[in-house]
Amino acid sequence: MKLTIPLPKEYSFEKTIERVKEFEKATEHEKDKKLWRAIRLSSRAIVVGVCKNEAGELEIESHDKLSRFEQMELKEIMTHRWSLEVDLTPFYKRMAQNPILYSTIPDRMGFHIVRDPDLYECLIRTIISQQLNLSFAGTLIHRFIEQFGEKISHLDMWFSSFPTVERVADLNYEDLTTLQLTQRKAEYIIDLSRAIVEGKLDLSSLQQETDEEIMKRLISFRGIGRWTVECLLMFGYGRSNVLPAADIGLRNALQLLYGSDTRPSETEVREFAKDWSPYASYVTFYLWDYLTQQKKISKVTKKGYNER
DNA sequence: GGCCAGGCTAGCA
DNA sequence: TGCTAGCATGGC
Repeated sequence: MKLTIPLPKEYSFEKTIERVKEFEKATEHEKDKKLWRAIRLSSRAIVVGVCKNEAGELEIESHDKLSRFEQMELKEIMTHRWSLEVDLTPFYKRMAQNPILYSTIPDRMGFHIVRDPDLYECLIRTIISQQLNLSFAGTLIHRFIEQFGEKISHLDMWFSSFPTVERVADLNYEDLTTLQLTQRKAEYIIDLSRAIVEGKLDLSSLQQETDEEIMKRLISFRGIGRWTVECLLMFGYGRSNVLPAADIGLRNALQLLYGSDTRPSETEVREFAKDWSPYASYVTFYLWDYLTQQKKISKVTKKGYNER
């Protein structure tokens, strides 16, 4: 069955899915001009495909019939995932005042942040990604989902939903270290899942808190540092003014963009970012994307040079 | 072969 | 309170 949601103005679906196709190869599969993945509703996991239809709306197709309640829930999850409530116009106006930053915008007009469908998934993905290059992190996430997720068949393909917190809470550390997660990350992931199951940690109850309060509450758990909360704020809670000032990718991007000899420190990043508020999440996201694109270009250039 | 990844913790001064 | 070695492995 199909649902549709209108896209906001300044929304480029094409540019927005590019990044998903690149970084979420493990969970997203393209078929019949739609991007498919498993999504967990409160009642069950389903397989969902999305595309932009001829009317310019987001079209969502589910592998199975959905109840009225499930339809509402799915629309809410998709609105959040694809940042459909975000109007980028004021962000672009602000960026126009900074020519260097603005140089990254024209190639990314309408490019929106793609968030995780749920907070637990976001937390675990972020912990797995700590201190790893994104490509290896993607491999580990893929193994984790394949191993412990629920399998659903659709369009002659198998999809795995993100593992439930109950399932993960029941695992042994060894179940994760065999996937090549480190002993410590295995402990973080399983201990946090147990804390959630036992009611010691309730991610959704923090929804109405301020960024600072969420930071204070979550950072007290083992395995969750500043960076992890910042990612959770951006990709889980959907906060628009997050600055992961110590993030290596953001610092590399600023170094490259400003043509600096050295990588800016966390303090210097805060100096760069003093006029980014209240759009720091978007500036960060655009700079991350700028960095990946530039890396790709330099790789192609090097390859061409070597082949000559 | 060595250094670096969209970090975090424990242990030490 | 602030600093840093160690974690672990793929990619370049």
